[in-house]
Amino acid sequence: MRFSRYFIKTLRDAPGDAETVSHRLLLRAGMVQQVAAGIFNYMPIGWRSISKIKGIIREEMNRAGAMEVNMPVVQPRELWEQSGRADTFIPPLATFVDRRERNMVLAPTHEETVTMMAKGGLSSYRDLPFTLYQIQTKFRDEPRPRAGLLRVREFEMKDAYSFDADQAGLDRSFQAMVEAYKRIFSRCGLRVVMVDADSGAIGGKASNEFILLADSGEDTVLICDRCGYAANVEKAQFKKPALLPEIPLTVAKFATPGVKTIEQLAAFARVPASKTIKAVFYAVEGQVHIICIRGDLDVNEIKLRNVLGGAEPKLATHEEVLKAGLVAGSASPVGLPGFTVVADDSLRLGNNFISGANEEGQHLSNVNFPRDFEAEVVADIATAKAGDGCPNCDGRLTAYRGIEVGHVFKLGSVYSQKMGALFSDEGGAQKPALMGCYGIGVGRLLAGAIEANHDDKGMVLPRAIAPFEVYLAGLNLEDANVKAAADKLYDDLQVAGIEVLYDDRDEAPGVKFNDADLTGLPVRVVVSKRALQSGSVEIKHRSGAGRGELKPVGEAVAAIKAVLGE
RNA sequence: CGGGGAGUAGCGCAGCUGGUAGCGCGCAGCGUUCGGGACGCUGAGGUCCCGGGUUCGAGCCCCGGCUCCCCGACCA
Repeated sequence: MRFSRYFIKTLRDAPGDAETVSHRLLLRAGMVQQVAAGIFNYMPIGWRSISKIKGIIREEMNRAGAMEVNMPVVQPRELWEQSGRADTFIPPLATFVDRRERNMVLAPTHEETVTMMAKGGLSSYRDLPFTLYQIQTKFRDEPRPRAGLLRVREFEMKDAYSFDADQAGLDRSFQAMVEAYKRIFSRCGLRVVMVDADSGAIGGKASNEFILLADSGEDTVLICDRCGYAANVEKAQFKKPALLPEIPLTVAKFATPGVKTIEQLAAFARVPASKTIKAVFYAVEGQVHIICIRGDLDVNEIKLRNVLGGAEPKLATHEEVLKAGLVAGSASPVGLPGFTVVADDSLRLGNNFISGANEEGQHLSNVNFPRDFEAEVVADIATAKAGDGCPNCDGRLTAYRGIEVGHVFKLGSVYSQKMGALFSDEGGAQKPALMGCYGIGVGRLLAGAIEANHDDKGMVLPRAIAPFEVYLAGLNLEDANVKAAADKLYDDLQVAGIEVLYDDRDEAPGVKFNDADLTGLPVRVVVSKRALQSGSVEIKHRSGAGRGELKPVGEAVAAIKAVLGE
């Protein structure tokens, strides 16, 4: 492709409202254009990258035996009433009324239609297993789209759905998708880790996220570099250090003037934070609950939600705390009936704790659980952090930031049951198919790749997802010799099957170098009067510093292939 | 939904105490340049987010609304 004929306009300055690196670079390189919050146009150079990613996904899905289908973006709301998600989906479904006054929805995902599709082709266990997938537009009216393509409302997603006769089959289908995902991300040249994840409101047993490690990511994952344990912080477990056992002593009240926080309390009492009990107040369905955890740990709201059976806990407001009669800074469940108490299991790993006395400026020493108070639930509700012990080995956990680019989980029979995707088993009994679902956000993957691969000049794209492989810059094209050499190299590269963007514009060299850096194509080739004097062209990998290597014109194609990594 | 910020040329921005809108980049033409966004001359380009109000006069003041961004909430 000749730059002069390509529909592309690069920007020296990014629009002021783009702050995230990938957003700025996508705009500056002319890859996307914002239409509305979280809704984008994709221009030719951006769409090429998207298409490459989709191509890789498609190949690996097919390799894994999945079959491509297509399902509608616009769907009748009735279908969502059947699945029970019409009013529960978060964010709420985007809806409209068609001219026949039918309530329609814009699909945020496709479990309903794929289950319907499966139902049509499923009657016997002999029909199973099968996996269907599509690469399709979704619309989710996110409360807060942001950061360019990282969090959008309209987006392309690859979604796959497996159908099996039994749990062992589901496990196999799931594993096949996991392997496909690993290949996809690896082929895209990205460092993606699979982590244990919270399955969210949908429930289900196994759920894994694929996280692209990047400092700008909005997710935190914890990884043990010894055994490979990896989990989203929402889900991560860890070894809670046990304290030396002590003989339980008698509870005693003591004055702690002005002490409000665990840090102040530990300093005042001259004990480590782990010898204290932290009480946190959450409003759950309007009721204030007291959540107790050892002072050195923090509450994980996702774990808390799960032990509460899915009810959403919200940190109690100041007013709610006052109304409940709790003394913030000196609270504890000791001697305080009438509250639902949830305790972290860390309270069992020690004795003679210090806790609040429920009086301003007073605390209790030698509090022992469960001797001195009761809890409705005792469970792991603590947040893991860097440096904590790995739950599976003697290693330590390291924290990384990352971007969720894929999510797989085992749905089981939730949808097949409700929507009647049933089959007859060997004994003639009707059973719901067991489903798994597997998603990859295509645009987010591109944005994530840029977040993870850029420098201060622009993108540094992995070859597999770069829009072109070579940026060929002709520097003095008004010179007939240079033009002839550049044109010939352009032709030769195309004949060799290399995707090349040929910068044949009448622009100053600096402009071309900057656009080469900005667009992040893997290899930059410069044809210039200067290099041609020695019969050479310059070849440089985008990730390399300074000038590239001079290679004889006759060896250019081979040398370019070598730098490309062929 | 709560908090904060912003809408003026394609992009980045300035515009005082209200007097009829400007700079840089980009764009078009001509010329000089030609290995890191080079230079000169000429030129085109505006619903100052929208609606209402105050005023002789509003980009600027007042009222109402819309859109976008950031933080949080939220996030299958």
